[in-house]
Amino acid sequence: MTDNDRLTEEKIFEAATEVFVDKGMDGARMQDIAIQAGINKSLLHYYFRTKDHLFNAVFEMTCRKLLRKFAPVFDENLSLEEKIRFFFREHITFLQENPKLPAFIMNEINRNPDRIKKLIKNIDIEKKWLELFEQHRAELEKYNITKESLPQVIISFAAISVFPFAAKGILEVFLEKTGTGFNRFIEERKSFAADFMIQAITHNTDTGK
Amino acid sequence: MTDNDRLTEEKIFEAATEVFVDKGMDGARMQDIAIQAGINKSLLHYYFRTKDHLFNAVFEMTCRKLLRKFAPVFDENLSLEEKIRFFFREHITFLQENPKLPAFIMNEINRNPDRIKKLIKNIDIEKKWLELFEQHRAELEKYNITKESLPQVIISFAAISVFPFAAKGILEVFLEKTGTGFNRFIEERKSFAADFMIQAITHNTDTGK
DNA sequence: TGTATTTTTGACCGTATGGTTAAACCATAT
DNA sequence: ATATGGTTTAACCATACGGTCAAAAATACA
Repeated sequence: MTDNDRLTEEKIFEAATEVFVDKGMDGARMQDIAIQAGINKSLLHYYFRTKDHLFNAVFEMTCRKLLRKFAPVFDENLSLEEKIRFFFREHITFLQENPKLPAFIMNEINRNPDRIKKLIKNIDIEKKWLELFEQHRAELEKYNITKESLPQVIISFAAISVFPFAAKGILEVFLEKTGTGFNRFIEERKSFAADFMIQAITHNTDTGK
Repeated sequence: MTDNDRLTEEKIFEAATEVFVDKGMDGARMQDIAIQAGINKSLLHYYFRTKDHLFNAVFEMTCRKLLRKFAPVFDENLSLEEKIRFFFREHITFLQENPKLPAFIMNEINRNPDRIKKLIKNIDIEKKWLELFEQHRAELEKYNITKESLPQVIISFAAISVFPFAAKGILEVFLEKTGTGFNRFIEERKSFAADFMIQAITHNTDTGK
């Protein structure tokens, strides 16, 4: 009973995730989610009262899933360079398996910024960044990266990794024309991005601020 | 007549752009566009037959507006480094004035990839990139950037510039916590991005492929 | 001024959609 | 076997939405 119960709830949740990620909150239809889950539309309302409730549940879970992938960068005991290679390899591989997540999350956040604020509120990012800074203080100082410029650097890392997926629809067209397919581009990006960004910071000593 | 005619059509177009960029195709309501334009809903259908027609017109114009901003990179007669500084300064300034464009365009393209294909089909990107490559062959070869890795490099440039706006909703929350506001972050990014990326490529000589 | 043409409006239509409700179904406990 | 409780369904509701249409208003033309 509770067993079957959990099963249907999961079935609904998975179907909803698929449809929402694909169509977005506004484009998704409760009917489509029901069909996708192989159940009656009323059941959606039985388990998750409204479309909003269902969406919020899906959105929250999806955000957590993506944010969690950033954790090792802060936790693992690796050198800066190792962390960078680790980050791009793991993060891009994750996005390969979930290519639509970035566009979905970004879009919904821009559509309704308040939603994310509640989610992130609990994460003390300032503390995490400071920890990261202390962990690699020696290396970072050598590369002239200050506490002030750290956000610029970190966001650049995210950009290099996430952007190709967020802009997938455009890049596919461009890349097709150059002979490289999107998949091969991404595969090559794992190491390219790491090399590129390591170069960007390791020779960054002559940039006064 | 034709004068007033053009006026209402423009009024509609501007209102539609605002609403579509803000809410997306699915989230936008014809009624809202009419109100925004200060006219009757039927007039929308008189000038642009359907919501699809209106959206396509808006979307196409918006894409052109953004793509046009990339042109100087290919045309202007500047050194590579000058081009890079020029690109980030101009491009980020443009996005400052139109911060919602990246998210809008990316989202709609991912939602309906065929739309962009018709738009880009005419642009011979392969040729443009080759031209760019030839223009700066000496510098690029010195930096070990090949025809094959050029897409990786160019897309990285786009990422560094566009991503902060696409992810604005998230970054605002993070940046608020670190004391820097989004606006200041962007202002600083114009020069940071240029410095950062120039470093990334100019010392890129030891990366075998 | 009167007539034809174009622009603008308000009322209306059919349908899609999120949501409700009452009844059917089904497992379990007595 | 049957009463009880949660689960699932079909039928239904109200509303929102894109779109149409005929008439009014404005404009051009004679």
